[in-house]
Amino acid sequence: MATPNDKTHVFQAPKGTRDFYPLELARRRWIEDKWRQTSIRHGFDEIDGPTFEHLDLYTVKSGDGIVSELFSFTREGGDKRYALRPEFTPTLARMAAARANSLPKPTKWFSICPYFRAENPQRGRLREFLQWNVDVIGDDSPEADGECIACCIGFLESLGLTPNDVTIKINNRVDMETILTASKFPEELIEPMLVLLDRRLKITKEQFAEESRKIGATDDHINRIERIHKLTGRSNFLDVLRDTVGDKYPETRPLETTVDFLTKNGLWEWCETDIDTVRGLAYYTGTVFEVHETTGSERAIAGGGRYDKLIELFNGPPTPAVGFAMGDVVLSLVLQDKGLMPTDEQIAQDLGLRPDVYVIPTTETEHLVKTLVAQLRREGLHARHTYKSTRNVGKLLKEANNAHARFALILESDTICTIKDLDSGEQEENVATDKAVARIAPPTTE
RNA sequence: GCGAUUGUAGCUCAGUUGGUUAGAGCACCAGGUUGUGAUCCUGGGGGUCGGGGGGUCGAGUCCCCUCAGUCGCCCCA
Repeated sequence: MATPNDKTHVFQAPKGTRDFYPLELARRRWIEDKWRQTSIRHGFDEIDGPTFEHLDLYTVKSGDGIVSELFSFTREGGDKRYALRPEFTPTLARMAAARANSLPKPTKWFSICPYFRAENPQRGRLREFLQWNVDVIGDDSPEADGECIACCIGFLESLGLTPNDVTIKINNRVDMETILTASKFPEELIEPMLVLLDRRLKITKEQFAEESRKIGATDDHINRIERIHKLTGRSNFLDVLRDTVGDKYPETRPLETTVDFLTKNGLWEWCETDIDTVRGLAYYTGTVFEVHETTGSERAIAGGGRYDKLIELFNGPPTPAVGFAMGDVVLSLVLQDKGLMPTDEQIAQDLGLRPDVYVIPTTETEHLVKTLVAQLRREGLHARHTYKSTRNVGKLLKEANNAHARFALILESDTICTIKDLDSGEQEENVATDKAVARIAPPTTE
């Protein structure tokens, strides 16, 4: 059974996966921490679901075509088909549907978990990645849309990104439908046209016209689309909307209300309306938005929108919902591009990973080290000591420094030590070792 | 699913038209000097050259297959 090639599977990580050594894992934890802190600050509660689901959960929404994009499997000897989760929304919809009657309105949930997709890896895309999901369930107001976007902006800002670095491109499918209807598009043409609009900038004008004809659009329709695009290039999308639609602009003014919410909260400088942001997914029903790096050199950092019919699809009561997802892969690339990934020392500081004290022995005191470290640990301190055999103080201080320790404790004798603050370089000699804990300030995790 | 390109130590890389026992820097371990994050000196471990096959007197080097990385196409929840 074993072929020679099986050997390579043993020694290499599967395609599109990552090994996280301590430094890489610290960077990942740092991002997760920022996601979590931001979500909590914005009033969201953390949830999680199973890492794998019944395969049907994904085909219900996306059709059988999705299966080739999934890692799906059956238990040996079993019939049921499962799939590693490729996204969170179906799980969220299932969970929301199951408790629909007891959930407060709105319900605000976030999650941070790994996802799996059987695609070929390339820049910004892996087969296993982390995603942050943020959703507001049971609130159909455009303010809820704005609240999601605000949370997203709050995160970007906490990383040191500015509106010069990233842009939130916002659109609304209801408004788009209004425009298309006013442009004399028949109802059955609207949905395919929206999907096509999402690809408009990625294909040539001729291809766009050809694809449009394929779905049944006339030259008149295509010309109208072109005219709308020319207008949006020069002026505010909302003005164009009013000009194009006139009196037929709906009372609810969905896009305008979301824009107002963000403007009132001082967040509009991060955003722009964008007629080409439609998102390929059919299930979006209202607001849609994407976060892009401003030069467009990377894939979308995040994307989301309103999906008011989805929870019904999972046998819940009619429940409006809006949310977005952000992956760690593109985000990390953008942070690196911008030089905003903090140093390892800063990360250790932010995550509370810095040792409080690094114990350095001399030849005479080395037999005391492990006992002292054990005592310090019992006191609640993060204490480390060298495992090297050298007693060269310079080398050991360097080791303490590489570990990002806050203090070095040089054990001079049975009872006396020197305590050196490795951040300031100041040191205090002739300290009674049993008083050392008091000299070392409690850990500052903030 | 398709295409381009790459693969030599943990990392970054050298390795001549195919020719002894495959190298360097950094990192790691150890020893020494100066008791303070430094500098310097010495030594060491670590490679089946991604894997398999072919051909050759002889392959890290040439040929085929395969795995993986990178980039792109398709797709992108």
